[in-house]
Formats: sequence, C-alpha cells, structure tokens
Amino acid sequence: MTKTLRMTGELEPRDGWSAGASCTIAKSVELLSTRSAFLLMREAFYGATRFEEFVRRAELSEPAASARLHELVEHGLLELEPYQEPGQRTRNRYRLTEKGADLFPVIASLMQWGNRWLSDTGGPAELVHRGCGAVVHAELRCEHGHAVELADLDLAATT
Amino acid sequence: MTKTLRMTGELEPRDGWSAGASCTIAKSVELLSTRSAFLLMREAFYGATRFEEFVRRAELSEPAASARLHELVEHGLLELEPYQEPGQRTRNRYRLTEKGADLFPVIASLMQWGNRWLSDTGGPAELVHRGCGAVVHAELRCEHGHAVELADLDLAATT
DNA sequence: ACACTGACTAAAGCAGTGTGAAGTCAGCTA
DNA sequence: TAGCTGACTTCACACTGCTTTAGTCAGTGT
Repeated sequence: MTKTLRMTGELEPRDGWSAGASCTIAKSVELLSTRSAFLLMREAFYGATRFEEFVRRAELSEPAASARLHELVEHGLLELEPYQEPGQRTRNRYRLTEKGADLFPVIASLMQWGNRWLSDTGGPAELVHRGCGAVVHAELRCEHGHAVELADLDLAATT
Repeated sequence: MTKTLRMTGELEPRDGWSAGASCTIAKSVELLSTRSAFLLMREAFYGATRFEEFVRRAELSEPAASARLHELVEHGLLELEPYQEPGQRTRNRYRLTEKGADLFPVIASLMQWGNRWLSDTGGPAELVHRGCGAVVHAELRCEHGHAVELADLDLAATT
C-alpha cells in the first residue's frame, strides 16, 4: 500500500520520512554539496580523465582536486584506471562509472536551468541530439509517456 | 554557426568556455552548493512555506535556515509574501517563484539518482503522475521527442 | 498587564573546504 | 645520469557553513 501526498499542497503527515537518514535527496546532497565535486563531475562528463585536466578545467587547486577526486572514487562515481599512451609512462585515468554516469540528468538539468535563468544569452553551450541535431532538455515524464508538470505530481511513500 | 563537441569524447578546443565566469553550471552551483540551500529547496517543493516548517523539516538550525532563506530570496528562487491565518497575526511565507519552481527537475533527478544508487529499497518515496498514477522519472529528450542517452549527446557552443 | 508563540538575530566556536607554496616520486627522454 | 613532466602530497593558513546558546520583538489570547 502506498500513501500519496500532493506536492506543494498542504503539509500532510510527511514530517517523518522527508527528514532523517532515509531521505535519498539528503544523502545525494552530502556527496555533491561541495562546489568542487560538482565541477569535477561536470568535467568528467565533458570528457576529462587526467588529473591535470581536471585541475585546469575545473579551475581548482591541486589539493582540492586531489581530495575530491579521491572522495568521488571512494563513493563509486569515478574509477581509477591505469593506461599508457605510446611513448609515455603508465598513468591513472579517472573514468565515470555507471553510477557516476547516471548522474548526468542532474548536471544536465542544472545546466538547462542556468542557461535559462542565469544568462542573458541562453548560456555558452547547449546539448543537442547527435542523431537529429535537435536541442535536448531534461524533463519529467511518467511511465505512460506523459510529460508531467510540477502541479501534477504526487509523492508516493514506498512503505 | 555552432560548433559541436562530442560528449565524453576527446577534449577538443573547449578549454575556453567551460571554465570561467560564463559557465552556467558553475553559476548554478554557486547558489546550490550548500547542503542547506538544497534541503530548503526540497522542502519548498514538498510544500513548506513557514520559517518554522523549513527549520523543522530540513533539520537545520535557525541561523542556518535564516541565512540561507535570505539568500534564496535574494537570488529570486523564493519570495516573501505576507499572509494571515484567521485569529493569527500576519506572518511571512516563503513561496517558490517561477525561477525557483523551474529547479524542480534538478531536485527530481537527484532524488531519482539517490533512490537508485543510495538506497537498498529504492528510497522512501517516489514521484507519481496524478493523472494516471504511473511513476515519474527525469529524462533527457530532444525537441523531436527522442529519448537521448549520454553517448548520443553533442555539446553545441552558442556563439 | 502578562505570558506565549513564531520568527527571527547575535555571538562564539568548531569543522570542513578552499588557497598558495613547496616538496616528492616515477618513469620517460636527452 | 640528469632533467623534465605529470601526478600527486604536505603544510600553513583563510574563509565559510553550521551548531549551540541566548537573546529580541511583534502581535494574540487570557
């Protein structure tokens, strides 16, 4: 049995579960609430793999990048992989894991929001679908394929 | 003319614009990179409007909530609105602005990610479409209606 | 007139996140 | 063998975010 609660409506008896250790939003935020973690994930999506790339492109200091990259590896968003370019010594490379890659909708929707609200010009870049060239945006859709607005959402507790 | 760049591919000449002041992801992160800001926005979506509600349900201290709510108002994600319940004095209420409400996909996709990766049980709650009762999830879709995977994305600079 | 409640603010202090400067270390390349 | 580069680490320090504790203040209800 599931109990539902209307979003943005009056505050029904949901006090219990939104708070506390079980809220997965809260847990997610713990991992990503630092500026540097977010910026590093952004660069990972943009294709950065080497330490030096992360440092330069996320514009972080080396100690900050190092600490945060370790944390992201530890939490399984990135993984360390040795590799060797011809004529170079072996190095480590940071690659997105499936768990890390699955965060992309978060980054993409944040980018979309930033482009819309924090830029006069619509932002410096946008995502396009390689297949057809059309602009890509993040949206909420139910399993029956309906696009869903905030006002049409219920929150169902999975008891 | 737009230049495109393959996501997660090799690092083409994108060094310039991802970094620096123009990146809207970076700007967005400045607003939301604190734990408390995220938690307060979550509660705003869940329907909190009063100061005391935000404090209790986001489990923040009053000073932290106060400081962050001011910041969110200042940045236009929430707005202060006086109201009066019968038999009560007038109070202020924090409401989502359009700008704030438009952040919902970010919160929703974070929740979805957390439910998938940080919980054994699939999380304590999920979003459902009021119309049909089906589970709602965040996804990337192009303007032609195609669901888009990370591997099928290009990043187009808006020059 | 007084207590009460909701909505804050002020001050003190700790922990975490960030910086710059400098040092380490491995393994090419000259 | 010596130098160079990429990938770090260590240190000292500043700043921020958050917490606890202790108020303030406005209006209601008694």
